[in-house]
Amino acid sequence: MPREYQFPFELRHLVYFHEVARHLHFRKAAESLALAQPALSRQIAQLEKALGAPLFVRSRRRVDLTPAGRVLAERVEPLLRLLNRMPRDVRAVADGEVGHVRVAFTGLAMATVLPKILHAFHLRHPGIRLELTESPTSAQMVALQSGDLACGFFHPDAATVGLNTKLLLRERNGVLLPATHLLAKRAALKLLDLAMVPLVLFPRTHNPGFYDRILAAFAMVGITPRIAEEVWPRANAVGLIRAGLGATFMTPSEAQHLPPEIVFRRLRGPAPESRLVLGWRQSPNPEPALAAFLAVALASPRTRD
Amino acid sequence: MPREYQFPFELRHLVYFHEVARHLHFRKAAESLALAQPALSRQIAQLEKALGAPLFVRSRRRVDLTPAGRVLAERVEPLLRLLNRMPRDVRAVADGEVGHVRVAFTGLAMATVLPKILHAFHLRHPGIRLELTESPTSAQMVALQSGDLACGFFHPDAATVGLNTKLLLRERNGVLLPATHLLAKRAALKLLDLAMVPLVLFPRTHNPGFYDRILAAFAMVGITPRIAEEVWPRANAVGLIRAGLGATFMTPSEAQHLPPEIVFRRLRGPAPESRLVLGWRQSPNPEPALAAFLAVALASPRTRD
DNA sequence: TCGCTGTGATGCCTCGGGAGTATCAGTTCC
DNA sequence: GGAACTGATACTCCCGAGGCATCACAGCGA
Repeated sequence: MPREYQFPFELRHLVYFHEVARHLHFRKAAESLALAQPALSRQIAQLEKALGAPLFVRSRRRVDLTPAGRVLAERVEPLLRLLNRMPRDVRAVADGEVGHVRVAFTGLAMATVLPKILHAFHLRHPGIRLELTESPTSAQMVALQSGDLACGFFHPDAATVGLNTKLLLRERNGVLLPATHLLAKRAALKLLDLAMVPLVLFPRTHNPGFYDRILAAFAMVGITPRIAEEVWPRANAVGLIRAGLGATFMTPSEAQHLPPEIVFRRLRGPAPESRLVLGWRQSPNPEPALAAFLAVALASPRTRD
Repeated sequence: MPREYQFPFELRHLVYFHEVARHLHFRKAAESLALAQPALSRQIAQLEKALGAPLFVRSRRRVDLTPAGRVLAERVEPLLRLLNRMPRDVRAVADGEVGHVRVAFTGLAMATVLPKILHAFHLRHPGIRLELTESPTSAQMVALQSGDLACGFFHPDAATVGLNTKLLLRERNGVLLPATHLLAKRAALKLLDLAMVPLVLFPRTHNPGFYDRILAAFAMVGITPRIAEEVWPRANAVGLIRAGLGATFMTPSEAQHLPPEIVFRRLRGPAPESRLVLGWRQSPNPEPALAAFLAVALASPRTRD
């Protein structure tokens, strides 16, 4: 593969040219460049030779740009401005002042820790853009492994090899019912009460660990639940319950701000437990922007139940 | 005035960086740059030091960009493309392949030589943009002297010091009359016939020489014309004649495509003569685009009367 | 386990070329 | 016509980019 770019001049030539074009005066330009005038003259001559076109009209007493020189000046000006910003911008990325981080989350995270973290993070790092996507646990695993994702808030029931994780909270699930349901009259329920109630769950593939633990909890009390629908994101289950399709599990945090036709009931005795972890890829060279996000996310006070 | 730009790196560094970023392999990049690998390593190290941030992660067996490196790569890529085009574009301007020329003209030019010249010119030099403005002779003089104008088609009755001029055509003026006018019945007129006819001329300041020669022509036959209106551009005189305001002088070329209410009559004997010249500033370094325009304009076959 | 191969980094040397000083050559102005 | 400018040229010096040889280290295979 041959080299892609080759230039008959150097940055120096452009800077010198720009300075002469600004002053239209070799000596003054040389002085402002802290350079001897002959050196400047020679560099400009080199540039003209390299471009194959005269850039200045030297009439002993006056220097003027040629049309070619004017075109070059117009192009060089923005170029130098871009180059001028470059070191600062690169440094800013290296120092983690700007950048962007892809973050995935589940509904539980958004209902609990995530808003506080986002608030604190944007205060501390206004230059870092977050790319937030609600995504099921299993998809987060894949994306984290492949590097598509920098970090994720998910349920820790999947394989987390090669990942750092930190448990953020654990919450017992309660039950969401239509307010008109018979069971809605009770203040608290037991799993056994749900034996004949159609359940709205989520596709098993999206979080097999949690799914299986729900079934295990039922098995512990000797029943096999009837699963009516599977929906994702889980917040959509609310709509189905409202339509009278059955009941679903949800943590108290997620069950805030329910429509009046739906009620939340605690579970006594065995109950599925939701755990929320923050996970990110182990790396010897963490991206500065990710490091900044993790620092804030891990420092935020835990929301416990 | 201090220097405006200073860079801690050279173009070379960016090209080398771009090549390493492309290959993610120092040896291959060095080879493609026709460079020894140590030299490349050192230049990259210099760039990293200059920017104050590592750009590559070197893990013995694999080279990867850091986030800062990725940002730099994104910025360097378009920059190098711009730089790559620059020499060609500057050359094109210097060679007169592209550019732009400000050209002024009077109504007579547009009625005669200009359309042909423009057609031939755009065929020959599609890259050169012309900026065409109808402008009175006196204004063209000022603009040519100040450099605001590259060349102009005008009437040569003004001072043309410092200008090159070339006579393009001379035409005797005839008379434009309302078709209902008494004089319109004759096939040809004499100046003397116009003694009592109100005339539509143009502001004297716009072309004092021609204006005075019209008056001189009248003086030769012993009359002082009555000047009713002065209007510019002269083509607008047609509207005034049509409204019955009087008569005006015009060359046969300009008097094409008249509305039916207006007639053109030749003048016998003494008559004002319009001359059209092409003028441009004398310069030891003619703009290539202007030179190209002049070459076409001067080569075009003269329209004689 | 011990080379073998292939990676990028380091040390040392060479030489091209950028920069400085002195000077020239031509304008412009008094 | 000379004084005071301008930018270009001649010569020299020396910094640093680049080459060569080598090092240090990571995989890989026998």
